[in-house]
Amino acid sequence: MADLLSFELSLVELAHKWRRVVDDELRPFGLSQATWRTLYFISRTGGEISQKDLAFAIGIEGPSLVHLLDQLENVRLIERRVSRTDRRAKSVHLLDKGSTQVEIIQDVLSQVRHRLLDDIDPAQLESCSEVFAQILDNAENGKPAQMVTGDV
Amino acid sequence: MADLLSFELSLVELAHKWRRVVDDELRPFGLSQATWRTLYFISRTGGEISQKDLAFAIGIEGPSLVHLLDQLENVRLIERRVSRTDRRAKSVHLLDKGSTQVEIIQDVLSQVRHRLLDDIDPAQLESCSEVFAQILDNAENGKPAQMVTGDV
DNA sequence: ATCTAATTATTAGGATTCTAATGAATTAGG
DNA sequence: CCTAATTCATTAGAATCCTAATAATTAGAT
Repeated sequence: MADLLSFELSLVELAHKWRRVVDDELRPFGLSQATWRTLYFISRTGGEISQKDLAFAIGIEGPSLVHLLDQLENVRLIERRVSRTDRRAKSVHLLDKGSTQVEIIQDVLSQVRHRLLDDIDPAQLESCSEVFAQILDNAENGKPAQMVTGDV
Repeated sequence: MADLLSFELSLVELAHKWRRVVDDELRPFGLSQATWRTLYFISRTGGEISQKDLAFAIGIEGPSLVHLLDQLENVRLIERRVSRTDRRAKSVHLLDKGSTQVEIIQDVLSQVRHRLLDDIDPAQLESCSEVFAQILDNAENGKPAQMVTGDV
């Protein structure tokens, strides 16, 4: 009955819940999950980033980003510019209206963070962040699953 | 430059990465993200659960579950049965082929867990789980965003 | 008993993301 | 140079998940 969820299930559940809380607060501003996340990451880059790098930062694939940028560009929140050094690449830039939205997003993210973390022991939080970094390192640099021996 | 991600971004990034690692290992078995997750949660319930409760356990909405169960039922991994006590409700049951798949899923989940957590200090992990529970509690039972005063 | 509320599963339609394939531009090797 | 391989963005199509609306059933209140 009192069956504890394993570590990764708690992790996924909490991440899901957190995103949901932020979504609910940003929806009244006309921002969907995908758009606020995209705008936020554009703002963190300081104005000169390729779509490829932006997609990686957000944690989505390149093609997934294309449609999101289309939407944001259509309502003049951002702008794509062809890179001066590489005509294949385009850089993504916030426009004025986009910067205003980013302020709202930062505000809500900060409010939610305080609401959810205020009564948590800072030392424990710090420890969590360490653990996250270690696990992520294991996931990215660990031995890749298991190799079947005997194959070329 | 050395710009630390805030807590929630690390959390979301790690959860995303973890799911991705498991997905990659289960894809060769013909299991997609949605189906392995659904099968796994069905197996955890011990055989008598309504779709409503199952959706809640998985962390998705009721309608999202309908199509997943359709797929799993079509290939005879699970079965829906009308509840004997409530003809509105249906209970979800694993079939033999489904149980075999669940063993594979449990195996992979366990392998990945060991690979990602083996070198993490158990005390720190324990502390993480505590923090997760506290934050989740704040998210669910905390004051709901902020109320604008003056409205009825 | 019957009428209204609430609950369960479903359908419909849209949003978000993925993989695979394509087109344009760049880089590398002979 | 010139061809081959690579890289960046895009298109196409499918998978996953959402909200809103609907149909059937149950529960509660006269």
